[in-house]
Amino acid sequence: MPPKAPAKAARTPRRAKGAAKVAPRGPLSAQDWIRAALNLIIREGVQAVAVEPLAREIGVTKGSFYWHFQNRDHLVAEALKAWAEDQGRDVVARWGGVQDAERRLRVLLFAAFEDQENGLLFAALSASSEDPRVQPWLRRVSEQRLALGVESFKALGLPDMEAKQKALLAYAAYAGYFQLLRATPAAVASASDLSGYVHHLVDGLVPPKKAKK
Amino acid sequence: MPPKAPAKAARTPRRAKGAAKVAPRGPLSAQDWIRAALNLIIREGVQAVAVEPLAREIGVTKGSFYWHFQNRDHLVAEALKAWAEDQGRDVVARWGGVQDAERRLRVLLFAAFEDQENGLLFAALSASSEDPRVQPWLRRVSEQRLALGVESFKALGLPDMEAKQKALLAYAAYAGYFQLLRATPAAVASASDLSGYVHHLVDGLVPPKKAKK
DNA sequence: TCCGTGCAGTACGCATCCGTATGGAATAAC
DNA sequence: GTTATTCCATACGGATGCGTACTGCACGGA
Repeated sequence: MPPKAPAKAARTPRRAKGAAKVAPRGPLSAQDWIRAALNLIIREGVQAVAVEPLAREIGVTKGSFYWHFQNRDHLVAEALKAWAEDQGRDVVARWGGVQDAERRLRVLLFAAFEDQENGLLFAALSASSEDPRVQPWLRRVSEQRLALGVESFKALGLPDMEAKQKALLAYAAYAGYFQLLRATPAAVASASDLSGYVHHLVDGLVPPKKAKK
Repeated sequence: MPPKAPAKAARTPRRAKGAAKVAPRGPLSAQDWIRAALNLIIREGVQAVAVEPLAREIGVTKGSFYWHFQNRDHLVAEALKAWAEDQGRDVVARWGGVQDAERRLRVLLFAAFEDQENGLLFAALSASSEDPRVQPWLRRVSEQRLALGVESFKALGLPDMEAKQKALLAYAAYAGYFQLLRATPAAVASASDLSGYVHHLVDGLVPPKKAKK
C-alpha cells in the first residue's frame, strides 16, 4: 500500500536473489502489473490472474505486488477498467472520421476485424464472462458497440428492428470470429482470407444496392 | 476405484450426517457425476469442476468421487467425451432428413440456433478453450460442423473458397450469438426476435436467388 | 445370521494461493 | 554521512483443493 500522496524519486535496477529471470529492469509501476495482467488474461483468462504466479512471471515476489495494490481484485478491476476505457476511445476514434454511412460501416467493421490483438483480448474476457468482476465491463463495452452498430445501420435508412438485428448479427460475427480464432485457430485458418470473410459479412449486411460481389 | 469387473446390486437411499442437503437419492453412478460436471461447466466453466465443491453440491463427500473416478481429470475427460459424442450424433441426425440443399441449410441453422441449452454449453466450453483438456474436443466438433457447413454450401453450387467463407461466417455467427447470450444476455435481448435474426443470417448467406425478405 | 461387496464418510499430508508483517537494500535529500 | 522514502524479499498463518488410506454402513447372498 503506497501512501496516498507520493513524493518523488525513481531508481535503478536490482534483481531478486536466485533470479536473473527475464529482462533486467528498474522498479515496477502499477501500470507494469496491469499490463502483465492483461497479457495473462489473453493467454489464460481472468481466473488465471493470481498474485504469486504473476509475480513469478514478472520476476519479483508478492512483496512488490502488495505495495502497488491492495489485493488481487484491485488489480483485476484496474486492468478491466483500463481495457474498457481503451475501447471507449477506440470507438470514438473510428467513429469520427467518416461521414458517408455506408463507408463508415465498412471502415468500422474492417478496422474491428483487423485489430487482432484487441479481438483476442475481447474473446478472452468474454470467456471469463461468468466472473462477476468482468461482467459489468463487458456489458458496458458491448452495449456501446451495439449501439454504434444500430446507429450506423439506421443511418443507412433501415428501420429500427432491422438495424438492431443486423447490428447484432455483425457483432456476433465479430465475437464468434475471434472466439473461434482463440479456441481453434486451425479451423479459422482454412478460410484464410480474412478480408474476403469480412467482405462477405459486409456485403450480406449492407442493403444490396449494388452488392459489389 | 471400482474394481474393473463389477458384480451386481443396487440399493436404497442414505444421507450424510448433518446433510439432508438436496433431494434424497440412491447411490450415485459415474453418470450422475458427469451430468453434474456438465451442469457446472455451463454455469462456471471447466476450471470450476473441482472435486470437493462438486461433491458438496451433490451432497456427498470426496469419498464417493474417488470411488467412481481415478482423479479429477478423468471426470473432465469423460464429460467432454460425452459432450462431443452427443454432438456427433446430433449432426448426423439433422443431416439425414432433408435432400434439397437450400432447405437443408435452413433447417440446420434454425435447429442449431433453437437448441439454446446446447448452444450455451458450447459457449461455456469455448470459454474454456485455453484448457488443454478441452481444446482437442472442441477442435473435433468445430471441424466436423465446419465441414458440414462447407459441404452444404458447396451443394448449393458455390465454389470452394466461397463455401468455406460462408460456412465460417455462419459458424461464427452461431458461436458469437451464444457467446453474447452467455456473456451479456441483456444485449441480445434487445433484438429479441431470434427467428428474425436467423432469417437475416440465412438470407444473407444463401445466394440471392429470390431472397424472400 | 454372517459375510462380501458397493458406496460413502473421515482424516491425513501435501501443495498452492491469499493477505499480513516485517526487515532490508538502494537512492534522494539534506 | 545520516535519514527518509521507495520498492521488494522473506517468513508466517489461514484457507482450499488434491489424492490416499482407512473406516463404516447397508444391502444381498450364503
